[in-house]
Amino acid sequence: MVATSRFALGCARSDLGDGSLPFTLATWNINSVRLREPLVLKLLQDHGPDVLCLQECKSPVDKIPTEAFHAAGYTHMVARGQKGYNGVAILSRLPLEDAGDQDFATLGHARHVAAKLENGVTIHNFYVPAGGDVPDREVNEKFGQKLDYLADMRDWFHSDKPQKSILVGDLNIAPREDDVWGHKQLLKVVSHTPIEVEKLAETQNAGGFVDITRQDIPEGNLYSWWSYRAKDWDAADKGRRLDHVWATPDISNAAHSSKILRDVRGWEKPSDHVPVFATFDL
DNA sequence: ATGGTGGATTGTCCA
Repeated sequence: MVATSRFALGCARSDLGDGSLPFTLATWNINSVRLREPLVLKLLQDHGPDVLCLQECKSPVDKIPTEAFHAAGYTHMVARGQKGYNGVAILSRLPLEDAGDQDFATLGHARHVAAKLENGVTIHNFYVPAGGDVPDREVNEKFGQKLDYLADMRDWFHSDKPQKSILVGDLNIAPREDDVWGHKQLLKVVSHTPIEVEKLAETQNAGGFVDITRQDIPEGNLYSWWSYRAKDWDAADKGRRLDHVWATPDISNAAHSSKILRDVRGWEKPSDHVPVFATFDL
């Protein structure tokens, strides 16, 4: 009944014949959802993810430009926001219910929101603190907050083991050597330091999460972010994979067709991050 | 080692 009604909505979804129904999800640090409303619309229209998780909306929830998203078929949204900084939103053309938020490290920032789809899958959308410039909590409070945030994530997923869950977002850490343009050059650069990589692994393991992007694309360099400060981001290609799609083992086998839309970095007035996609047959 | 760019806001703070 649910599948039939979804199909009748005409969202270009197709039954696989085995009772499973695919849905496509994307995560994108948009760096101001109001400034980049046209880019969000373009992504929705050109690529049609069923669910789009945004980070760094930099907008109170009531100022997110939902009208155009609704008109494009994305009639559902779960979001958290604040003025000027942070902010996370989940846009969807599938019904979803608000599943709450967490204020890890007690920062009072809008960095997490969860939503539950009708198929029982919970989606966690995260914007992990960037952590400042100096990778030493003694001299840089922001780095300590980043580590504390990850430790709280770890403890939360450890005490309340997630099931049928997808975790996406800008985790602000590139864990693998081939997730950065230069492993040795970045060992002391925030986002790729060993302590951060270790903390991220602890968080991932606490929830039992599978890295879906790397399940699908196990080999080769993968980036989802290129600094604004590079003169020619494309030619220099000094990227990092900061944006991730994870899933719990009970649904990780349903995932496929991951992709990172590098071209989006070349759109007019781009975000410094590009969307990461995955499809789940559930 | 340094500074480079971009967004929100309107002073700087953040990435």
